[in-house]
Amino acid sequence: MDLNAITDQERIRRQKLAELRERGIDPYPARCERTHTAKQAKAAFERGELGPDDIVALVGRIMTRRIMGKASFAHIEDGSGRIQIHVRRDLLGEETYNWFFKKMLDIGDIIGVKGPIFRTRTGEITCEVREITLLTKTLHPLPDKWHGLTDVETRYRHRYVDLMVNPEVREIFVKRAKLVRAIRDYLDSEGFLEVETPILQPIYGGAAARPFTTYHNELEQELYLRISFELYLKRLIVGGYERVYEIGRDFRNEGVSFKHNPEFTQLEFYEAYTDYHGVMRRAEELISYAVEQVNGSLKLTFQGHEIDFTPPWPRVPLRDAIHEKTGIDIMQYRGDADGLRKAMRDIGGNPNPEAGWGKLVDSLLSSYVEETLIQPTFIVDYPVDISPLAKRSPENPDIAERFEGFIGGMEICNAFSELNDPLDQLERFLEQGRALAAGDEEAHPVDEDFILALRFGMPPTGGFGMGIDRLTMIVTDKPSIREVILFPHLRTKLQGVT
RNA sequence: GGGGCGCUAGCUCAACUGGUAGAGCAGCGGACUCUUAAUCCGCGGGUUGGGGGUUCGAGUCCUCCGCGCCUCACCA
Repeated sequence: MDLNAITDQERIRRQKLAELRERGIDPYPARCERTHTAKQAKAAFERGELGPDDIVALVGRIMTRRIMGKASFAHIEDGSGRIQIHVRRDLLGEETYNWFFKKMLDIGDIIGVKGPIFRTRTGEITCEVREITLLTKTLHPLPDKWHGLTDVETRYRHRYVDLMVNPEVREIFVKRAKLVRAIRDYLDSEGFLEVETPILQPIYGGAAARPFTTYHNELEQELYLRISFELYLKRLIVGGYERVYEIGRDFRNEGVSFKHNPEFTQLEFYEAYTDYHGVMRRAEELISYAVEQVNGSLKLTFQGHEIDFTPPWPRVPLRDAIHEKTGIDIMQYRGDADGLRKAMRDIGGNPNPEAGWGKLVDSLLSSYVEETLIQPTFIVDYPVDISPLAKRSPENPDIAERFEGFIGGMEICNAFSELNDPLDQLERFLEQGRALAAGDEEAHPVDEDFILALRFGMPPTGGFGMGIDRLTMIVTDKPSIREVILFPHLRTKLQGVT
């Protein structure tokens, strides 16, 4: 539990460190030799390119050992994988074998070996060690070679140990990188420009969330860590770029859960001269492309559910989705929050007494509908009052042209026909400002410069935001967002109690 | 923030209604030239998350605190 404690095992390793230095061996040499990775050496041998006279130089961490009197086996592991080494006394000499290899080296040490590659009687490709060099002495013992490290708290707090001994964890972040790469490939090939916008913002916006606050000393100014990129990316559309995107970190000062981390990775793209229908088509194309690139197939298993990403995905009006799950027709209570609250209580719900119609509708969605949306599904047409940056439906001014994409029972993305009417946008900001003043801490503050940008004219635009972490959860079949974030947020352990 | 569960050796886990804290791996010493969870013999290793309490006696019961997990609330 306490990895900082000096145990008897570490004390022994520190003694070895001193003994190595006494004998003139640098336990942390500056240079090393390598001709092949473990994987390359095995592949070259398989192809017949390495004969008994070809010497390879390998490096890696000692992961297992089977020590015997005059010849031993071990596995070393580098970034490409493991390879077995065979260490013989008659090839290395008495001192190197008995003292250096058997006494001074430990599991976890990083070494270099040189020698030819051969195949053992049991068929394993193995390096016959002629030279062995210490590259890094390890002082802390590794976790159990068989059970590995399973304690989630230790795995997250000391992720390097988790990665070291759990190759399947390393694989998660390889997949994550492939996913992000595929998203970039798609957007780049469609003519989107990747941009970077401020993380430190004087006014936060683009989402309903409480921000982290910080302070610039020289400017004597309070700043916020962004909760979304939206208002900056739309300024770029005003400026004349037709297709822009950003992949980066958002910060939201809210609770943590299996699908919430205080900082998380978001993709947002904005595309001029399209609407939310166009964005829906692009969203299913983008996501299915990225999933197929990572997964090799449009079908995968997430938490026991077979999920099929093949487009097109169903478009279900929010009104219908809620009606199907609850029997409540939200449009029947339009503008009648109290009536809707009563209907919610009638089906056993516990509606927020402060919430307006839109927020109640949203809570119906998250309480009754969201977890049932396993297959990729677009829920479309949301209440305007919880969509302050989305364009109104021409057919119904209470409804915004907005959709959210759900996969595996989680909201994955959120998009709309962007509101480009500056006066309507100002009115919605003011509405939000009143909510903020009334105590809704997640409402939008007014961004006057953004209104000015809209007054210069933003073309009809579709915008899209997606949680990369959640999509990674789906693709790697992980039940918690912490499994797909290398260093998830945990409370800091304090030294000394009370 | 509320509720529930958990925290024992470096790692993975035991320890019945309170009665001497154990095992496997890892480590240390020894044997062993095709092993791969190597095997065999022997040995050491603990402030049972922390403080306080009840008791002849606490890993176990009570209490406060810390951290984690689940859940509810919250959450575009």
